[in-house]
Amino acid sequence: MTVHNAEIARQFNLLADLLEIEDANPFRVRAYRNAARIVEGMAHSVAEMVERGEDLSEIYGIGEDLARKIEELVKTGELSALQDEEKRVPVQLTELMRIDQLGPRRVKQLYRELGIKTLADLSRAAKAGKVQELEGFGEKTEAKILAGLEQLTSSGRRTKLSEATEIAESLADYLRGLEGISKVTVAGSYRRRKETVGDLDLLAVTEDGAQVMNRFVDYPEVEEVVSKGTTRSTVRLRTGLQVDLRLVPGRSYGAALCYFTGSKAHNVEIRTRAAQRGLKLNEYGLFKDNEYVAGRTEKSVYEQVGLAYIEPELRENTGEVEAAEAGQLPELVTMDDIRGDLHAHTNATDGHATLREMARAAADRGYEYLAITDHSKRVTMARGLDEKRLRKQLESIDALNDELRDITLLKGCEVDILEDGQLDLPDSVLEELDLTVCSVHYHRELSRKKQTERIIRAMDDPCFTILGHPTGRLINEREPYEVDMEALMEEAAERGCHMELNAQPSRFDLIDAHRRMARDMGVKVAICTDAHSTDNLDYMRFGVEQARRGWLTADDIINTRRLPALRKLLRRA
DNA sequence: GCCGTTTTCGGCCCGACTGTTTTCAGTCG
Repeated sequence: MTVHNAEIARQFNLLADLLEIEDANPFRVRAYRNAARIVEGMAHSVAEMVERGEDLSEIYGIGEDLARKIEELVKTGELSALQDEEKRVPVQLTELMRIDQLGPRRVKQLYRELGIKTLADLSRAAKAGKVQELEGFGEKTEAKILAGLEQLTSSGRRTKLSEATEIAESLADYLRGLEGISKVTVAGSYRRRKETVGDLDLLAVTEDGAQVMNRFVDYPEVEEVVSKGTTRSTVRLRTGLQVDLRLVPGRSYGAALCYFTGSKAHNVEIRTRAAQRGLKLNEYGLFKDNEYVAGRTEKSVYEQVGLAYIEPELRENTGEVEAAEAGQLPELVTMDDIRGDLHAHTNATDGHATLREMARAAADRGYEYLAITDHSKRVTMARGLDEKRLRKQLESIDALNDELRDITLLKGCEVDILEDGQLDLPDSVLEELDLTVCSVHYHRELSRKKQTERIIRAMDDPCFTILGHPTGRLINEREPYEVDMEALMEEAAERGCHMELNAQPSRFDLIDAHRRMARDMGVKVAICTDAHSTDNLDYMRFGVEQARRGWLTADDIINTRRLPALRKLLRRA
C-alpha cells in the first residue's frame, strides 16, 4: 500500500485543525499546515523517498519531528499524534470550521457549552435560538451561522479557473466603468492562475471609497452583501462565488497587489525578508521607521527587498524567492511563443467543426500549424476512426494543405492506449502520420504498477509521440488514475517521447505537481487544447498559464518551434 | 514545530471588518 502525498497532507491538515480547536501554539499549527502544503505540492512521492531512505528533514519547512511523523505514516499507514488528538477532540468538529464565521474558538465554545459536535447539532441549536445566548455570540452571529450552513450544503466546491475568468472579467469591466476608479485588477489565486479559485479578490485604486463601494454592492449579480466598509467589502454573487473588493490609494497599489495576490506562504516569505532588512511590509507599502519607502509598483517592492520581479504564477513559495535572489528565475513561456496546436478534433469524430473550419480558425489565430488528431476506433462513443476512415482523412488533409497558403495541417491521431499497452491502430497506418497523441481512456482502474507498465509498453511503439492528458483527472469530477509519473518521465526522456499539457480547463493535465518534474527530467511538453470546436482553440491561453505555473520556458515546449524544428522533435530517434 | 547575518532560545506577517463589546476578540484573507 502506498501512502500518497495528498493523504499525508490531509492528515496533517486535520491534525492542525484539531490542534487549533485545542488552542495549541498557533505557530505549531502553522508548521503542520505548511508541511501539508509542501508535501502536496511535491512532484515526487514522499513515500518512495522514505523507502529509499532519503532524509526528509532536509526539505525546508520539515524538521526532525515532522520527518519522523511522515515516516511513521508511510510505514504504518497511521499517525499516532493524530489518533491521540482525536481522543481529546471529536474529529467531527473540524467540519464545523468550514462554516463561515466559525473558527476554532467558537467551535470549541459551541462544543463545551452546548455539546455541539455535528452540522446537524449546530443547525438544531441555532434554529432553537440557543446559540445566540452564548457569551460573545448574538442574534446576528446566529443568523450568519444558519446562512453559512445553508451555503455549505448548496455549494462548497471551488470554481474552475475558466468559469471564474468569465465572471471576473465582467465584474472588472463593470468596476472600470465607474467614476473615480482606476486600475482594477483581479488578484488572489485567480491572478496566480491556479486551476480552481475559492473566491475572487479584486483590487482598485480610488480616492472616493464610499462612492465606489456603493456601486460595487449594486452590481446586478450580487446576491448578498457580506460586509461593507470604505476600504474593503465582500459580496456573494448569484453563482455562489464570493468576491472581495479592496480599495487603496495609488502609492499603495503595488504593495497591495503583492499582498492580495499571495500566496499566503509567499507573502510570509517576502515579509520576513523585509523584516530582516529593517523594513515593514503591509498592503499600504514598504516602510522604514514608519517612513514610506516603496509600494506604487510590485517591482519596486521586490527591488527593495533585494529580489527580481516574480511573476504571479510562481508565487507559491516553492523556491521562487531563492531563484529571484540568485537571478535565476526562468523566462516563462508566453502566448507569443506558441506557433501551433498539436491536439484537435473535427466532426469526423466527436468534434463540431469541419477540417477546413478548424484550419481556418487556427490560421486566424496566427498559427503556423495545427495537428488534426481525431480519436481512434476503440473510442466508440466518439465514433473513433478505423484505418480506412483515417486514411480518407489523410487524403483530405493533403488536399487542404495544397490549397491553404497560411497554415499547415499536421497529420495526427489521438490513439487509444489499449489495456495491454498496444496502440489501437496498426503501425502500418500510424507510420504515415506526423505525430500521435496516445491516451488512456479505458481501464483507469488498473493498479499503479500495471498502469505504469501499460503506458511504458505503449511508448515502446516507435509511432508513439506524445502522451495525452497523462493522469486522466477531471477537476472537481475525477481523480487521476494511479501511475508512477516519475517512471513515465524517465522512459519518455529516454525514448524522445513528449508529455501533453492538456489545456482544457477541466483537465490541465500534466497536473501542477508534474510540470516542473518534466522540465527537471528533460522531457519536453506539448501544450495542446484538445479542441472539439473552433472556439476551443482559445484554451491555449489557459495552457500557457498552467505551463508558467510549472516554471516552463519556451524551450521546454515543443509547439513553440518553427515547423522544421518541430518535425525533428516529432521524429523518434 | 521550524529555523538560524537574532544561531540552540526565542522569535515566528499584518491589517480590516463585524459584533458584542465599554476597549476588544474572533475570523478572514
